[in-house]
Amino acid sequence: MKEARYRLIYRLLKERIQQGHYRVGDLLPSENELCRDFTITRTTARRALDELVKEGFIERTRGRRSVVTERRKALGLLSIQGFSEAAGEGVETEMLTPPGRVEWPRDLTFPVSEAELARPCIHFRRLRKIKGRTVMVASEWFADAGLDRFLQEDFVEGSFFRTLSRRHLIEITRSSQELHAMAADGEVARLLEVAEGAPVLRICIKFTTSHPLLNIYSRLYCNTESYPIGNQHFY
Amino acid sequence: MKEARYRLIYRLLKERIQQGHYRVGDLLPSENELCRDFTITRTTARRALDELVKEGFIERTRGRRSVVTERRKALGLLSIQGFSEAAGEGVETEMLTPPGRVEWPRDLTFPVSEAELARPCIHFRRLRKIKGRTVMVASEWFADAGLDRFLQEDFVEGSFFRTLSRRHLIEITRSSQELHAMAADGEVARLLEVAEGAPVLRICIKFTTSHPLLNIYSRLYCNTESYPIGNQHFY
DNA sequence: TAGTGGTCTAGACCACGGT
DNA sequence: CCGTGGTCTAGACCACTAG
Repeated sequence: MKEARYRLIYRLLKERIQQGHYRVGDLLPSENELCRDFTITRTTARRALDELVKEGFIERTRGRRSVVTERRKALGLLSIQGFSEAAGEGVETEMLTPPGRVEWPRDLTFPVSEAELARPCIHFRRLRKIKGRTVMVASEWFADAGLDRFLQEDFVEGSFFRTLSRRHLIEITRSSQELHAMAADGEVARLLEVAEGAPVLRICIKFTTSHPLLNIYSRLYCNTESYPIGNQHFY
Repeated sequence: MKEARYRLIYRLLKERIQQGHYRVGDLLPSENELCRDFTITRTTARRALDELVKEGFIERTRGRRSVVTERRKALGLLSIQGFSEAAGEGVETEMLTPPGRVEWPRDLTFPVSEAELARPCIHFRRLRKIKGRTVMVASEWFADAGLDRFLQEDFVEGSFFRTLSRRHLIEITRSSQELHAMAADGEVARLLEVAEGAPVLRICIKFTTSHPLLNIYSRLYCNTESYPIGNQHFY
């Protein structure tokens, strides 16, 4: 089946945003400009833009052109309250174990496919801190799907997901989460600087992406004492 | 500003679904029938139906009419893994404190508006059990916005949200959550049948609804030992 | 006031589902 | 095969934003 016209325009604009031709706050071409440039009608142009709205890439208001927005908001992911908000101010991320190859772990909460297991496993681990206090230990595992230069270069703006989006045009398409309140064991207690047995929140996530071989398995341990985990949904 | 035509058709169809004229699995009128019935063009009919899709009321496939679906899937709420799935099998809800008026509690995690505080507060508390094991204590508070017969009648199919939807045409429009891993204190430990100090998950939620005066403040305490809390997102 | 996005009409062709 | 939903064209009027 042929790709729909609006789908093509949508993809094109999306890629330009992902690659940074349009940055957050920039204005997209107007509907009428898109009509001229691509020889389509406004209905089709609007359909493409509506798709971008639905996916959280842009926002639109009457009388003004479409504005590129920070996509995170649209993801509805759990995040540390006051983490991305207080960005820069006393917030830091420390790479504890840099990206490298490891054996696939036994239990990632979610089943790992044969195709993934057939490839090497890449792993890294980071600490998230607020005002010097460690509030999260984040571990990631995923199949080495041949991402170019992934192990050599730094993350785009320090963000793993932004790196996937900007550099590899890979987007998150789905996620499953599982939450456990549990007693901190030795290593987690040490890293989070809490007593052994203190209650911590474990979040296991499987991110499915637009790349068929790339699923990201995350395991987060959070000290929710001072900074709870939160999120918002819009229906 | 006048209500858009498609908005009106959308509301009408939505209400018919909410009121049970169309039930889960039923087929909606075709686009062409809607065009005739409401003297609109297909574009407008489609817009209304697309809105229903976006909100999770219906699903559409080429060649077939729109089908009414179970809306829960679209909500992306946290839920006990295997709770709604295993519905009926060893799953029960026990009303611990039936709906009644109480003083507004001091701290509901989210701020309560003056307009809400000016009205009486309704509260109820339930236990959720799986195979006889209590896995959640759920408390709800909300302003008495004059919901007709609310305090007199049972919940529709045992569900609070379904009662709001079917009987009062009130839908959830937004939710904010906050998660804490914490040590179970006296009463929570007793109700969840765990040792004092055992790690439990506390989830505080504010549900905003389509009724301007009705926000629902929930506080859930979960024993995640055997049944983790989980959810899924689609982007 | 000019340009923009939001809504709507009246057509058309196509791909898919069930009969 | 017919009816369905998915896509698209070529117009139109309106409400809003910004210069």
